[in-house]
Amino acid sequence: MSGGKLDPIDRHILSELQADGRMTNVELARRVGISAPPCLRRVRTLEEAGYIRGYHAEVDPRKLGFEVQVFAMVGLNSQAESDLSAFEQQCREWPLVRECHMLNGEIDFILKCVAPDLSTFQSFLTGQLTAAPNVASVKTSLVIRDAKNEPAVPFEVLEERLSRLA
Amino acid sequence: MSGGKLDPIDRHILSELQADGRMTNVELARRVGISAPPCLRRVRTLEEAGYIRGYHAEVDPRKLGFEVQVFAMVGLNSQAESDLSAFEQQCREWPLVRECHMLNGEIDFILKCVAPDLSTFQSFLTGQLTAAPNVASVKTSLVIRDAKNEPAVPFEVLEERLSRLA
DNA sequence: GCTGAAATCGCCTAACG
DNA sequence: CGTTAGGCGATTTCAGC
Repeated sequence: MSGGKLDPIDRHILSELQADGRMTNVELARRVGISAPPCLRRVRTLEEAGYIRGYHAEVDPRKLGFEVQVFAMVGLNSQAESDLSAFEQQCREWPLVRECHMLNGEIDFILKCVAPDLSTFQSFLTGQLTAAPNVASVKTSLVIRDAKNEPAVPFEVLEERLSRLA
Repeated sequence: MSGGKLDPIDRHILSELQADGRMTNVELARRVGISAPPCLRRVRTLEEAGYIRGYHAEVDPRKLGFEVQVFAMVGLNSQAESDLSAFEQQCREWPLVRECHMLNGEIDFILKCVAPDLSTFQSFLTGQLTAAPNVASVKTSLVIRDAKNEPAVPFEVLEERLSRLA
């Protein structure tokens, strides 16, 4: 692996695969302007270097009966590293918790949760989350609707920034 | 399209493709226990029915220079539908805003943002977000670390729930 | 070193039972 | 849903820049 630097073709590949992860290699090669074999080699290199963490189908949670989405702001009693880690580990084991981010400021963690319905979430909230060791406070907010939901990396920003340095 | 109900094989397909969106159809067919052609037909049906919204490579933002991740809690002055829509539209146009969710309670929106560095985010915050029409208050929290980041649907919960109803 | 061309292998994807 | 079968893509090999 070279010094970890990407050329414009590599960034183009990442951008295309982020938008359509099932694109065939020949189509990808055509779009980025090289032939298939070197394109495939670049993709493998990007995967091995960790630029690409994986490929996933985007599944609609509502269609599968997960009607409820909730953000939970969690404060802990102790912020000792071992206590933070313990809480994080607990979150990884809770299937209703899909994201757990440690924050600065007064809130210690923000959790994105899903559930089939409100009562399922409520019973998780009172029986598991609030009752967990070291949890001092939990504030929850129901998601009314998603105006934007694109976790993807904004390559437009990256390219603009690079062109400014050139 | 039939009544929109999924059988266990369909759910298995969704679960596998969510975990590995680039799996070949023959491998997928092998895993769910049917032959390739009907498997492909099911996948196409699931795509057309909206169960699968798309396929995406998961790209590491940090490796691409997006070192900063921030949650912003936004309150608006007016909650009239036209004003909510206008703000949502603005968020869709801001590339640094990757998610925008409308919430109940005192906070109106939560935004997940990324940026190459703090100063880029600060200038977005003061120059764009806080300055946008109808924005009354913005509270931000930096993400220190991600303990869990799996937007995926928890099929384990779904299966357990279905088996309980059976 | 890299890319591209050719060839092989395996998969995709119709058509049919 | 499975089987068959033809065409296309994936992937290795090898030559050229």
